[in-house]
Amino acid sequence: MRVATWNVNSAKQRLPRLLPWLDERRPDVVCLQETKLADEAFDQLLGDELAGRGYAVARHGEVQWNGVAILSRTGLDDVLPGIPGAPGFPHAEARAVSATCGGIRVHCVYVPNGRTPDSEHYEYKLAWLSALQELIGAGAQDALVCGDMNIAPADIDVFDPDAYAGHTHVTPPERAALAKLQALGLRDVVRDRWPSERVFTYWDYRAGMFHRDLGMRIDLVLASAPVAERVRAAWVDRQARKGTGPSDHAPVIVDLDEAPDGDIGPVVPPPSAPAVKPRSTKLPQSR
DNA sequence: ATGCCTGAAGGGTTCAGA
Repeated sequence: MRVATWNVNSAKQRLPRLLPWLDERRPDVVCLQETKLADEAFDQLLGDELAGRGYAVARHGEVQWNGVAILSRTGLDDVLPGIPGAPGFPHAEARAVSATCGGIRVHCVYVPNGRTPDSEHYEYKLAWLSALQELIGAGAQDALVCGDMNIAPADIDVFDPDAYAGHTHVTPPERAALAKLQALGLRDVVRDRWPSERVFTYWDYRAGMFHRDLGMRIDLVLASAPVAERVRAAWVDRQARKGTGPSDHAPVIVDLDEAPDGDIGPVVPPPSAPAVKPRSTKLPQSR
């Protein structure tokens, strides 16, 4: 089962990149952020193209900004748009949608930017993260939180920590909020796989930042322990950031093994087979 | 230019993004 998350920075503008990417990478579950489309417009623009590729869709959008969606061809049940009790700015924004896909509770999130640490928007970001944590904490054992967290978890996740000193995305309260979310038992599966590598998911459009690989890792896939144990590969699809008309974010792609059988008692492996499948040591290069 | 690019809405410019 292949899961991906991608901040597309306008599904409408990204259509010429999104559809070929779906055909090439063939993810089973896709979390999209910044679709920037109302639900009716999303259906009109993408409905047939996605249905033709076998995807069921849970979209939660608004006219101009934000907007999230989950695409799934492995089931899409119990769709929940938004987060109960989440604050607005001032009104509720379309920043989250969750659904159960192939037995996993999948949360697609677009965390508020925060703008500047002294702004009301920053307070909003922290309050929103608190509401997200409440939702996840009350949720399923098998869970994925995928999306644009707008937080770089550690200094290794920005090209130059000094360049971001005093800015959002790296402040201790933001990182503490992320840590509190992870304390529910969520693993950062890309960092787990690439513990000390330079891995970014976002590069500013300006000043040749992508070309110079000056970016941040702010798009995360967080997995509860039973899901994290199934991770076979976790990488950033930098190809999607190249070429004509890219988003400023690259997709994160995670491959999961099949879920172990849950209802038939202990699984006894056949004598000729290894009890545990050997872990591959080679993974697709993220760049 | 203290926002170097991109997108949205709406209108000939301004806001938002991280």
